[in-house]
Amino acid sequence: MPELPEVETVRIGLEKYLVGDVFKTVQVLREQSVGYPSVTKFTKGLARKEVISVERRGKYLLIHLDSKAGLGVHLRMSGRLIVADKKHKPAEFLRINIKLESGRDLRFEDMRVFGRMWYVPPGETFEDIIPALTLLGPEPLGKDLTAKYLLEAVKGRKQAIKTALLDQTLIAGLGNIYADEVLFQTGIHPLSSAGTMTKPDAEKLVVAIKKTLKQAIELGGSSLKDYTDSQGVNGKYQHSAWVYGRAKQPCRVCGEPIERIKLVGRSAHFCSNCQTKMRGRPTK
DNA sequence: ACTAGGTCCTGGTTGC
DNA sequence: TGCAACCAGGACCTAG
Repeated sequence: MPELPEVETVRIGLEKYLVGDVFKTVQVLREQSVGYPSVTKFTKGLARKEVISVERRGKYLLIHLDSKAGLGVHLRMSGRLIVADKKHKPAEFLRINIKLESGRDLRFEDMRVFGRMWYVPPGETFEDIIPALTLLGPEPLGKDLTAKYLLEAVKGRKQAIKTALLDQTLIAGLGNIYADEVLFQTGIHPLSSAGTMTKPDAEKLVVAIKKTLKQAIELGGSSLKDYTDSQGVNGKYQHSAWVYGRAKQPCRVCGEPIERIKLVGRSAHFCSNCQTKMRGRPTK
């Protein structure tokens, strides 16, 4: 799914193309795509609301509406949020469609139906409706993510560093692609026990995280399969990935083949020649 | 208190 | 070619 850079790219697009428009009518084609409340209340609540601003927290989009209402969105694995006008290709896997007063549509397309939209009624906060927001770790591009914080946060953790980086309560917004990319850039093996991190490791990781996410945002994110921005355009980061999706291909630094393993149910890509740091006590 | 694993879904790709 | 197994950007829930 969209990770932080992809969600941020969508946010930028919505800021540009959606703010100021008004939700006219809402059509729910898949009930499961509505996270809160009932389909009827969702539909009625959103109708005639104007879009005021679009915020991002981790991988969540927080769309602020008039009357202090809101629309929360998580794209999960295959979700897309597209402001579509007549020249756009037909919707694929359309789950929720919101007709806009401008005549365009705000489409929530989501093949795998893992994504969710939550209506936040006036008087309630996004945190009230989406409790997971309150548990999120610091924004990686903000000043709260420091080496000191990271070192403290992984202290005593025996899990693999890759697993820790995917934990949204540790850092909000990293996913499978960028966790692999960041570990490669710091020379850290993904199976290294998180708690063995040293201060220099933490400093390098923080630098790599911020640098990689910024670069990915500039490239419009990564499109592996489903992801597009709010205009339906693919991202470009995947072409410059160091390790993600490059199993068996030569490492861009040393030429050795990139390895791919399973780690807590996810794929992990790395170069065992370049990524040797912090291996002290790799888990499993 | 942590952590690994199953689960939610669908469709594209791979391999026999 | 046909079909089954495997794979996919995430995160919640449960059980150990």
